[in-house]
Amino acid sequence: MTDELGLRERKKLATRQALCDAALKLALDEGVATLTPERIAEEVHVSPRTFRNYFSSKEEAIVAGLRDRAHEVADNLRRRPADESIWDSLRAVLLPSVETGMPGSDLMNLLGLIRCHHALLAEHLTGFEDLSRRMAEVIAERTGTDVQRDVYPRLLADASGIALKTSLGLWATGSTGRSLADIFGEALDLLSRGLPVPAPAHSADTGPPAG
Amino acid sequence: MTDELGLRERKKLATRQALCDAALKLALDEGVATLTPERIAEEVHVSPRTFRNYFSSKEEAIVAGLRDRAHEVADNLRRRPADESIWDSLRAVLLPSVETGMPGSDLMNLLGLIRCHHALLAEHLTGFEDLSRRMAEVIAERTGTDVQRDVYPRLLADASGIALKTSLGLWATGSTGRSLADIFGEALDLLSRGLPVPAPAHSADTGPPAG
DNA sequence: GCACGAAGTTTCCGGTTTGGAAAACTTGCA
DNA sequence: TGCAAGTTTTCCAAACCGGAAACTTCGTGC
Repeated sequence: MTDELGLRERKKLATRQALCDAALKLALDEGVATLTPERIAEEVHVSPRTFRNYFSSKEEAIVAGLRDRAHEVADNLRRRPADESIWDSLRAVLLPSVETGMPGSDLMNLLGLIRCHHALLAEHLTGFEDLSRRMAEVIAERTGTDVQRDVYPRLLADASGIALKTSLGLWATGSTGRSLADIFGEALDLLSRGLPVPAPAHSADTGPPAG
Repeated sequence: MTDELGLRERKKLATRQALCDAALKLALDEGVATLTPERIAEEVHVSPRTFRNYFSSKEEAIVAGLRDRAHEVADNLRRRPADESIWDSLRAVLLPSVETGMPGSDLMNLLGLIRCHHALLAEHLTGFEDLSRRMAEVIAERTGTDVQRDVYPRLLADASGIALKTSLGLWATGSTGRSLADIFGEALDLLSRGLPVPAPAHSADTGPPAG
């Protein structure tokens, strides 16, 4: 697939990738506040103006790696077998989208940064919005519903988006000790069962039954 | 309650309110692109620097009205009767939060603006994030779960947030002809039933049953 | 291979935005 | 009234932004 691209396209893609890799690396290493577009450009040996040709802010560059996967996720969903349950398809497609492409520790640190920086959070959330929009179209195709008129495809797309977002948020706090896959599995399961109120003894150690 | 605030606090609140009212009004009347912080400040008869003491961008000011309700919504949820089903509480609390405080036509126009402007969308989405965070705490209290360890309260908070967001999005396109309350009711209903795949004939006029 | 058009990068630069610092002003209280 | 605390304003320097033109690199037809 990439072999069909000319040298020019490949270089452009490589520059973009190098910029967002550098942005992420520098943000993790040196913090977001002190990071400047100039610093990122310098790291990649391009001019600051070139950075601004690709990204309109450092925040956009930092989360671009996560964000760009919205395309692939929707495409992958479209390629799932038509007779598979939609929940199984979502499960199969969403989790790999974040588990690949970045070391888990980097992902956790990035989520920590996102939580603390308004501009990063805003950029991150528009990424989820983008993801939802694309998924809604595929879900509508798969289920014979209409994105323009029916609640269902938008709602399921958003629901699976929050399953991922919520799981990432809980996992990144590190207070559960559970794997991302485990948490995400539970989230999808809860959603597909209508979010039943958990039994009081659900959490094992939050307190013994009162005398 | 507000009587307990001193004149100083009341004036500050009034200035903030005047700024975000003006920002919204000007954005709706004259568009977002040409709107400047200077213009907003001028409308309220304060200096541009004062505007920037309250809001860090025009976008923040424009959606501040919607955003500020996150506090009240969480408070209102906390005040619902303890024996009410959580879904009923959510239904009772979320819808009024958007239906009051702004003419419906203004709300629809604002949502139209938000859809078209990346920065506005980003700001709007952080508002929902804020709402979810507050609601998760109350939900955890109500259901005896733990925000730090359990998936449930975060997921239900996010789920009711997207019920609202999705409903607003679908309603604002105007392509359904349905009321916001109607759409929102269906969204909550779908979520509480586990998002069952709708029957093929769900939409009345998307096509006759194939022969 | 070479030359030319297309596309990407860089330099230059002026307009805009941003937020710190301190002065000026307002409020709350004795 | 006089003072302390808080808010608004003026001033301003640094950072950011993106248009325009020069320059470099790539793709293609000869």
